Amino acid sequence: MYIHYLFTFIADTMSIETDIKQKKFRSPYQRLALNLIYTTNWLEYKQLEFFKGHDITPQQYNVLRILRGQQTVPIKVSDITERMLDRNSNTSRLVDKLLAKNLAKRTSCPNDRRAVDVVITEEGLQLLAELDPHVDQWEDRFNIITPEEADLISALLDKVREAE
Amino acid sequence: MYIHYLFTFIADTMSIETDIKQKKFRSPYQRLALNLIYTTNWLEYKQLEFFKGHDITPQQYNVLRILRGQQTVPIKVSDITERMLDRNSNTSRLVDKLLAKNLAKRTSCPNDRRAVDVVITEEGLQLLAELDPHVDQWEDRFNIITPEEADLISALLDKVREAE
DNA sequence: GTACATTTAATGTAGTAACATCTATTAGTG
DNA sequence: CACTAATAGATGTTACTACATTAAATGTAC
Repeated sequence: MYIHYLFTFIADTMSIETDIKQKKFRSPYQRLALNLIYTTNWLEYKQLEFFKGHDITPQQYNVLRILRGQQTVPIKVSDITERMLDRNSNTSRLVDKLLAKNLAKRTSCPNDRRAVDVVITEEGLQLLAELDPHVDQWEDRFNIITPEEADLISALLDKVREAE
Repeated sequence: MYIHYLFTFIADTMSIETDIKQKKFRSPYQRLALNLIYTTNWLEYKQLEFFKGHDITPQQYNVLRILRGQQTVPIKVSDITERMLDRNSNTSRLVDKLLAKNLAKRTSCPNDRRAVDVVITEEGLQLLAELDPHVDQWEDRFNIITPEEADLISALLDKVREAE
């Protein structure tokens, strides 16, 4: 629970208005909705280009990160889905892709024979280690704004999702 | 060019941390990057569900809105692409879909015979008019935050994209 | 004006997403 | 326990995305 006092300089060039050539928005909320979609598409496109050079897709990377977060503890396919940024992906087939590249391995779960346990391999860990510095740099592209501003946006986005 | 003083209450439940079950982030920028992608996926999923009931996709709707914005002035396919939220879509085939539904019409451009002019039809305008109140309501789901907060996020997102 | 490069939109293709269905296993109920 | 419902994950199908290629028209350099 925090209180934020912000003093922020905002440039009025290259705004969402000029980017999508829409002069006027019905409300700040409309502008925000379109800006969120536009900015995230922009972000995901850059992400796609970045990962393409490493023979991996953003979703596959997302799964690998989840697996690494588990350390050596196996995780069920359905639990991977729950933690993904894009939960509409078919996790089953995503794991297939990682298996084919020897980045993950799959064992049947002893407690529940319907479930399948997934663990990251040494090779998967190596790939992530290799990517880490570049991903950090990629994420820190946002440092044009202050850490406090970044946290404020995060908190407001949380609030928006929570409202449902 | 504006100065913002903000006083904001932030709830600490149902944050991105609990949503994707990641306890800790490397930096506020990492949290923001993941939160943007997660929130926009959430938003787009809801959008998809909404439009599904009206036999139209979010991208098709986006094109229709651009066409309406032109009033009766025709617009080239390439100019539609420039104004789209997701510029990776194949605008040519999107316009095909609108044509098939009689929501838009296509005429060859007199100045440049390579180009194709697109205009919205009466039927397209009617569909948009029908959707307008629902879309407004959909966008205003964000009114859990203040208009000033919405504008602040928009401005910060603009700043982030501008930095490149 | 001819030759070559560029632009505009359409189309071909591979991979993926969205959604439904299927099989195997477990949970719940009488 | 038998029976039905629910769950986990795999798989089939359709549509769409991302990307490359093509075809036609225009621009540009000589």
